[in-house]
Amino acid sequence: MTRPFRQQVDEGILDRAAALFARRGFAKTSVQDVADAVGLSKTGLLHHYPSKDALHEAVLAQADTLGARVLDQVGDLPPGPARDRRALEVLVDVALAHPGLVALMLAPATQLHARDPEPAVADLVLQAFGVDPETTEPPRLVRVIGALSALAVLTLAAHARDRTTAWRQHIVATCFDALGHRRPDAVLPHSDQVEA
Amino acid sequence: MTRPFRQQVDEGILDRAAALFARRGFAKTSVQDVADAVGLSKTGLLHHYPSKDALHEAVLAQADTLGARVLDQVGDLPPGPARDRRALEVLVDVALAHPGLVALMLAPATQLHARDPEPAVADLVLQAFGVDPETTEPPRLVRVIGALSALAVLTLAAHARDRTTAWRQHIVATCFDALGHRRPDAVLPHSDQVEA
DNA sequence: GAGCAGACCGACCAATCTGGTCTGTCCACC
DNA sequence: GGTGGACAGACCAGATTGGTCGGTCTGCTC
Repeated sequence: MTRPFRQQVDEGILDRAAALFARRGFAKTSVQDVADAVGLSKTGLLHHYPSKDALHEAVLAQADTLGARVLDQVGDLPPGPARDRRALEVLVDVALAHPGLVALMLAPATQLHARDPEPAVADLVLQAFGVDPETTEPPRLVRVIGALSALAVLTLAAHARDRTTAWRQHIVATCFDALGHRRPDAVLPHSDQVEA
Repeated sequence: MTRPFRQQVDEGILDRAAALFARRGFAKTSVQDVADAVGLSKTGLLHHYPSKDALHEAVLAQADTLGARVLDQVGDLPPGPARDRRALEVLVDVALAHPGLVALMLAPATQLHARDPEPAVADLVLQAFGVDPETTEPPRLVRVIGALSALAVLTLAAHARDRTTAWRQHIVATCFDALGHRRPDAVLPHSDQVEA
């Protein structure tokens, strides 16, 4: 029980740090900020990750893992509403468990403005939706970015309010509708829950 | 022509400062950051607003004005899809002209997490959609927050990429769909453009 | 063309904040 | 009763902070 506990603390640190990096950027997030968010002293936090850079790397690596997991579960579906739906459900489940990390993954995509982007791993997620920021045409690009922005914000809010299960279906529905596939509900492809 | 020019510079400062405040929070945004974003030296910026606090107040006041303007143009419509649509179009137009200020207005609503919220003026906007974060039921609350998150991100991105007119309709459509009123297009209430 | 005001900048300052270290303390387990 | 892991407080040198001061440059007015 001691090992899982340590791992649990570490994951908590990574996700909260990621949330701060996503919102403020790495440079503007101090070690003290992360420590406060986790409920540790600065020294206590540095006991888990020996330096700020080490923490950053661990966060990025974890985000990368999650991004790959999402892409992995959708990669073989053909583009279309069914794939979008599937990608959304997988991503929402991951995000409800790790909202900060997903927010960080989506940060480059949802902050196309601003010239201080975290060099994070949004590409994996965008790939899951078959989108390339440079070439994808406006209608689709706008809808995907809009849906992902909503997803990032809503999962963070749900997590903070402890509403992860209660809000899940509403979040998925909201984001899917944002993508703009107009179909009667009955025709919507069904996809089972996915573990996060 | 000298007075309008000054005003134009000031508005540019306010919007860019607001964008930074929205993303990083007031405390984590330095005067130098704002100056860089505007293309002035720190001293040059402090020539327009005598202190960081003065700048903050000016930003908040401006955000308040815009929020009131939005609410003003929807306040008399009865709740429902037509009002939502109208509120969305007005808000999008304001946001395409002042994306940073709108992002700041929406920050408290779209960052229900995090305990360092700017005491900004999201209430006015939420009022426009008939939403109260405390009492509104999850389905509606989730959809409105999702739609507003998408709106904030998309207008910032559009502004940064100089796509304000090209993206407008897609942004409105995305956010409206996110709100989840399922109706055939033809029945959608029409609302004229509104100047921002 | 002297004078003036407004827009702007570089150098500077005291105060605070930064990442990181060192020296503990507490506690579970052997 | 010793050992090691999980933490915290005090501390440090250097960077960043908001803000001031003196100055330049432009355009305008008389």
